[in-house]
Amino acid sequence: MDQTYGEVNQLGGVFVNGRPLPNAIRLRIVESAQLGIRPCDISRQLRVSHGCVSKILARYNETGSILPGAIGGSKPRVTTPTVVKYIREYKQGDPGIFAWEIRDRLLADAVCDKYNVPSVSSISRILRNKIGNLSHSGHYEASKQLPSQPTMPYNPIYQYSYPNHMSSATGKMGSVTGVPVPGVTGHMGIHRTWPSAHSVSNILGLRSIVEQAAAYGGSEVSAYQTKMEDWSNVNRAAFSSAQSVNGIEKQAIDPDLKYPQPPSALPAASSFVPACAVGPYPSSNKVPGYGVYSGPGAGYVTGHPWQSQSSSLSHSGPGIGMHGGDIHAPMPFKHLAAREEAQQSLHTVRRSSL
DNA sequence: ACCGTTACGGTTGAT
DNA sequence: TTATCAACCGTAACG
Repeated sequence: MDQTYGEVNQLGGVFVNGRPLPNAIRLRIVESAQLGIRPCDISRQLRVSHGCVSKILARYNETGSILPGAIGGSKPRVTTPTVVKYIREYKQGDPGIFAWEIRDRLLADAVCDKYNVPSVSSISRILRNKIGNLSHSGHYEASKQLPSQPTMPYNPIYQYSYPNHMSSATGKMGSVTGVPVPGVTGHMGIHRTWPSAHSVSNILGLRSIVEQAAAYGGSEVSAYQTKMEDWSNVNRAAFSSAQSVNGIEKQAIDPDLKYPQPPSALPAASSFVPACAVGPYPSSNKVPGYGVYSGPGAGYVTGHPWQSQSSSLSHSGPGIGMHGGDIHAPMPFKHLAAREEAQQSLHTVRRSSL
């Protein structure tokens, strides 16, 4: 809980240990780089460590996304219900089958690929623990899983392919699944929407992207399921918009909840956000602590730049252009901030100008 | 002076 | 419900 306020780094910038920088800042980092500003200058201007600037730019160059990776959660298990189901079938069909043979069959039948096929020991364990005794319980319904292509590329960066549950909600990976390229593809999904070159303009023009995303709504999105982080909603919202998908449905909404203080703001936002912004979900459960950046408004920001920045990004409106300077100006608005955030998020999306 | 890399302490979220 | 674990985070420091 306390985290709310964050810490100050050597450059005087505010950050929350363990949490991603707000998208607004991430965006500015990328924008600045595109404008030809050197990383070291960006670092100073935005008061973000150069290591972080370096990382964000590197990621952007590589993936075209400014978004942080998916935090938390568990890696999808290789022994998904579908896999177990197949193993069970193989075993039933040939009680004397060896684990290594099962492994080969899983590969041969494309139930798994070389990246996610269970180890022989895992198969043995499954046989022993799950299949040995249960003649066949249906408790696993593989159903949800992808039938043929369970493969799930676990995309390190933006999404996890969840074995089943999330999927249910969306087709999510399903489609993606096929993807041979594990890491990238998945997340790239959306990003792909971005201009290949990753030009800033696009970035700036986020809205386009966003909109697209939105447009794609679920479809494309499926691929892009990022998990967003809370505050993310703010900016991310924009990006992710589409995303709500991810399962995120958790309610997207709530995210905003995060704003401890200005509950008021929420409504609007939330309502709005719903689908999109929210996508990310998140916090829902833990709302409590929430404060972190998320809402910049949240307090965390208090005094901090985030909002200002974000706002700038998000909506040029305020007059806050994006000037490094502003950024750090201490702006005390809490509520406002919060509220703004909310709005911003929205605006972010729409903001047309830079 | 710049920047890529990484140890560290931290948060998150699925299991 | 709580604990565990593995993912990611940004900073700070090293080279």
